[in-house]
Parts: sequence; C-alpha cells; structure tokens
Amino acid sequence: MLRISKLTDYATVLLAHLAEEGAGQRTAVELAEWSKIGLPTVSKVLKELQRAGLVVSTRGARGGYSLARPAAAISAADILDAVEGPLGLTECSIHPGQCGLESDCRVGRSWQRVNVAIHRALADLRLTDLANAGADAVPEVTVRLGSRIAIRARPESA
Amino acid sequence: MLRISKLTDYATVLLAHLAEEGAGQRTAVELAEWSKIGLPTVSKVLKELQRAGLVVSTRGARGGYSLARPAAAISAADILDAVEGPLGLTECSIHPGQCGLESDCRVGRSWQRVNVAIHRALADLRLTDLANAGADAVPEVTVRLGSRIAIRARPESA
DNA sequence: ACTATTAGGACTAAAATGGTCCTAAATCCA
DNA sequence: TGGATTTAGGACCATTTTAGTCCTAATAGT
Repeated sequence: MLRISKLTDYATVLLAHLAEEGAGQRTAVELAEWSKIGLPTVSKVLKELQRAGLVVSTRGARGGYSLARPAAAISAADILDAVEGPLGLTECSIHPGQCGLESDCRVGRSWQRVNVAIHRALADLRLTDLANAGADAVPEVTVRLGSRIAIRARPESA
Repeated sequence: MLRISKLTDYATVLLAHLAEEGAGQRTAVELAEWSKIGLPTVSKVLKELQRAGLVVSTRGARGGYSLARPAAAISAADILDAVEGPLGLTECSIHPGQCGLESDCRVGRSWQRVNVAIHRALADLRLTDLANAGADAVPEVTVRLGSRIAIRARPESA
C-alpha cells in the first residue's frame, strides 16, 4: 500500500492547526505543546514548510509561523512535495537508461502515469478538506491520467 | 511524492511478461534472464506473488510460474498489496490511540480516506493497462472517497 | 545588551528495503 | 529408485531512508 511519511502527517496536523480560525501566528513551542510532537521535530517540519513556501516565518522575539496563503490554496500535493520531495515513482523515472529493458518495458511509464494522476488528484484536495475529515468536503476535483484518462472526484450522487 | 518500491516495479514487469500472448509458464530463471533482474530477487518476488495468489506455481522439473487468472483480472492494487503489504497510510491508522490528539486531530482520518480512494482507483487499473502504457487504455473507472466523494477515471472528452 | 525565536545543517539511531543464500519439498524422467 | 530440476520458506546482511536530536548562527523585539 502506498504510504506517506510520519513527517508529512505531522506537517498536515501542524498546517491544519495554523489554518484554524483566528490562528494568526504560532511559535514552534506552542505548536509542539499543542500537538504533543517533540519540539525539535516540529521545528524541522516547520523549517521545511517554510522553505517550500507553505508557511511564512518571522524570527526573533514574538516571532513564529503562519500560513503563507489561505488554507484553501494549500493542497495535499503541496504538502507531500514539501516534505517528501519530488521523488519519482520508479527507479527508471529518475535514472533512465539503466533498466536494461527500455524498449520492451512499458511498465515504468505506466506507473509514472499513475503517479502523475494521483498527484494531480491530490492537488485538488485542499488543506481545508484535510482538516475537516468529518465535515462536508471537496466540491469537485478533476484530474487527467496521461492524455486519455481523467480521474475526478465529485460529490457522490447516491 | 508517493513512491512504489522497486520490488513492486519488478513484480509488474514480471507479471506483464507472464501476461503476454502465449506465455504459459515461465521458470524463475527464464524470467530473470529476460528481465535482467537478479535471479534471487526474481525468485523472491515470484514467491510473494504466489503467496498473494496472483501467480500459480508448479514445482519440480518442468515447473514454473504462470498467471493465476487473466491479466484483465489483476489490478495495480493487487500488485501493490501483494508486494508491499496492506500498510496504512499513517501511523494512527495502525496504532490508534497513541497519537495524543485523537479528538482534535481529524487529519489522520483524512489521509486514510485519501488512501482508500487511491487504492480503489488502482483497483480499476488492470495489468493489461499497465503493460500497454503506450497503447489505448482504461475505458472507465469509478471510485468513491469516503462516502461523499467519488474519484473516477474516464476517457478524456477533450 | 539580552532574550526569544527561526535558519541551517550535522549527526545518530532505528527501521525499511533490496538483495543473497541455504535447506527442504515437490515433481519429472530415465 | 535416484538424480535433476524447480519452487517454498525463511534467515541473513548491506544499504538506504526515515525520524529525531542537537549545536551554532542569524534575526527581531524590548
């Protein structure tokens, strides 16, 4: 099964908290205490999120972190990319030509497509959606697999 | 970015080869030579696929492996599950109640939903599709995210 | 100045991954 | 029956990845 790293999960939790109403700026200490995650780890994650441009930080006394843009403008894909980096789905996609199959093997390219499709689907999942698992969610999401297939999320009609 | 393991990639390559026209039974040695993957590794993967019920094996001289069912009845999700196991997407999903957030954190559940949605989408991607990345693919695929959202793949209309 | 707070990155421990190898069991064939 | 072939199971090891800690520098407020 596909897996996200703990760090990505932490990132989502922290971002969700920053996304709450009236949550302007929070320090790493506050976030650590609230989340029960170790402070060094929280710091690390926040620094990565800052580098990725998902949060903005101010240093010094009365400093802290806040969302760089509205929660609705931050997607699950943004978070994944920020914390786990833009790794490819298969080896071939990173080091082409080392596979030995090349012409025969069309599989790598398939997984790549799947990957892209999932990524695009996640790009339509907003932080606001992630933060409200129980509540009412994503209005509509559409994504293309390669150039032929579309994967889309929409309200269930049933 | 989400990632599949090398082993899963190998599995797909091997299964795709077994899915080829007229490919009844192949030994691990044949598959290793064809794929240029090391024999021990090929063996390992095939054994896992056998345990998962995706291939059937016959031992002894003139033994080998073949698909347990038609390629169209084997999905990307089957392969993922077979090789990578049914791991959850987040920690919480495996060890509930250790998170400390529980009531506050609705994030874990969200990723879980995403996971399920992706999994279901992959369940509609057939081995035949994976094997023909360049060719014409999946007719239609529909999957639900939680009880509210549907992710579906369909031929692009544009 | 002094304190609070983030930035950057080195470092370590633990776990997952990829790969190898050995022994046992089954099957075929002479 | 005996030997050759081939898979089954699992132990084992090396490498990489992941998670987490810590130290030092930079920045901002008071």
